[in-house]
Amino acid sequence: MDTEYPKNPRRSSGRVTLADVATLAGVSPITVSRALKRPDMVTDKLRQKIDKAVKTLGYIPNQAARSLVSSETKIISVLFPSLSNSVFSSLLDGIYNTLTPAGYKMLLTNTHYSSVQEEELIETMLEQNPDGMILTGIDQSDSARQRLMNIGIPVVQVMELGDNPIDINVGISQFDAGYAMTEHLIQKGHRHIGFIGARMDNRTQRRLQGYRQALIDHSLPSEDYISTSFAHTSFQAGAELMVKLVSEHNQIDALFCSNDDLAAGAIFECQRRGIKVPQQLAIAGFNDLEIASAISPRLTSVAIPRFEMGQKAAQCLLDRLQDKPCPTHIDVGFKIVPRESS
Amino acid sequence: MDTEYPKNPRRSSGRVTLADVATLAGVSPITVSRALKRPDMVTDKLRQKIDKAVKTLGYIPNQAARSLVSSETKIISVLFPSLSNSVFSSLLDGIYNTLTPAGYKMLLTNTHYSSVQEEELIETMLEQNPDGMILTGIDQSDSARQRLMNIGIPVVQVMELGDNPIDINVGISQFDAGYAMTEHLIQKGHRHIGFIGARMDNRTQRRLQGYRQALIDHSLPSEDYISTSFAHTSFQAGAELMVKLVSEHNQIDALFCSNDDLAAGAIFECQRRGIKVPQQLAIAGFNDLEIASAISPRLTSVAIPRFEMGQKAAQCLLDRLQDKPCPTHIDVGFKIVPRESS
DNA sequence: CTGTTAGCGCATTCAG
DNA sequence: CTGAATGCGCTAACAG
Repeated sequence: MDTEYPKNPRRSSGRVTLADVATLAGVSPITVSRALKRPDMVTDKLRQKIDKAVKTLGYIPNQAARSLVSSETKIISVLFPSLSNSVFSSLLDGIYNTLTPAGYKMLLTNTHYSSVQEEELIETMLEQNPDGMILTGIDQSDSARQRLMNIGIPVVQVMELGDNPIDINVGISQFDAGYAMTEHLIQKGHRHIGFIGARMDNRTQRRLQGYRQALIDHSLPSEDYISTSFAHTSFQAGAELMVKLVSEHNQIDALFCSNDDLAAGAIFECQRRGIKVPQQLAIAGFNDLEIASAISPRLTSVAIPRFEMGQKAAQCLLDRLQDKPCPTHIDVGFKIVPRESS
Repeated sequence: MDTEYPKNPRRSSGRVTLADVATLAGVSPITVSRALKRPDMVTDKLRQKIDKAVKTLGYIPNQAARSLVSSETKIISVLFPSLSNSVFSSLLDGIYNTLTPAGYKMLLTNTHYSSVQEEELIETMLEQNPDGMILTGIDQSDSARQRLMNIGIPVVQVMELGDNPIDINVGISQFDAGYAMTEHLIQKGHRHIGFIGARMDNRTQRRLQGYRQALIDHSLPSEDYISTSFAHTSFQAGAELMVKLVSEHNQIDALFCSNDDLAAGAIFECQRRGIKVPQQLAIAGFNDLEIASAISPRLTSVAIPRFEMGQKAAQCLLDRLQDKPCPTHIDVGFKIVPRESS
């Protein structure tokens, strides 16, 4: 009785395969494949037998094998600088809700605002053979840009518009938005307008540049009232930066905060210190998060259609994947929302 | 001149493969494979040639092919009920930051608080052959539970502890936490304690049950001062529910909100209406988000180690994948954080 | 409508 | 230390 049956030549994963289903249903594997993918290509009778076999065995298709054949993965990889910033939550929601009905899955990664980490993550992601990629901002490293352009999958850069997109670009001009909010404060009659910012990533920097330019264009002092920190954004940071700036320059009558968290933190601190907003100090934020319309006093902010931006980014990717026409440059716009705080 | 060379028999993806690298480097594919995975198994000289060829060609390993062979994907799928709720952002951060250094990627999905959607998503995710799975809460459908137990991959249920876990369970008792906060308010001398809740998902329901039980145990009215809504949680909802409840029962002297967003919304509205917190109305939240310690007055809340919970969930998964010992039941605990609002 | 053949890209045998 | 053969699970192409 020699071992004619191989010892264990099969490195099988132990999972139920198409072949197992085929055996049980008494058909060939390809028929099972067809019954699952294009049911109308198979007789009712066979299809029922197959469906039954699938259920009995608890068969689950193996996407890796499919991808290997089709070189399609139905995976989109999404690279965000932070997973806990609510600005990105809405974006993510828009992306997810668009991708999922189309049968795509989302591989999400966190670059921690580092273009070095981003570059590494792009490499790792490419090993997954994603059908497309969504990146945040326009400041990827040169080699990452190059890499992506060579690969040939659709890529969306989202949040901010630039002159030299990798492929598709969906966002707004952060500079213009910073400029517009500053002008709003000027029009409200303020002449000593401060700026506080945390994290100071590239987008925040460009908001700051917009602020500076607006002040210059209106012949107002543009460098005196700026207080920034590389610490991460928080209510706490908003409170601290506000206190610092106002105590150093008590003539400041308005404060442009680089986002709503800082602004809300500043307002909370003003309440504690009895500083009247906006009578003694006008305060404006950025992003128009839900808190802006809820806080008391309600916060003037820059509204950006974050959810829609996510949807559009994802939709462009999908269009491109189906060879549908799709613009490569979408300005989703922003809006100054004046409220009680300014 | 007959077409001896096949028309296009090769369905190649066009991507650079291991074989291409091998040809250029003048070695066999397996040597390239080894040079990449276990560099020490290959001569320096060959390795250098190979590395060079990899760079020249821009070779990217194909994870689908690897997975097919190894039946390992290095993918963990994570199912959350919401992507925009900041409670889950911290969880996600903890999970991501633990998985990534270990070489795992994260496939993230949104169940929208629906166990039907969750069940479908679990099926879809299983097609990806994830090495492990992280689910939110303990209320999966029976068939989903069954499915997961049969598959045999490690599964973590996170956020809340239950009696009958699928596999690993990391969280707290929502009931106990609701009970504890209610007792805190009682100890502060309040006798007419209201409860407002939105979304009313299972975890919120169990907090409410804790609230009820605490009132019963202290012989206080437990059904009169409850106002809930199935709308999603928001500052706005907090304001509305508070107004409704207080106007219907003006004897209410304390309000337990099912989360911090509702509580903050209630506080903002109190500020608008000149209701003094906590003198006229004490307010407590749940989750201890950053806003709790920032808002004025600072908000009493229930602190849960969300980030650590994510880390632990992910770590258990990793341990299990490496056959390391790992507890299957981890109570991460909660803490009442008394602040100015109560 | 169904089956046969072959190959996607890689890594695990087992030899040399 | 390196290579040849083989198969992971599935589906496109081409019969029948």
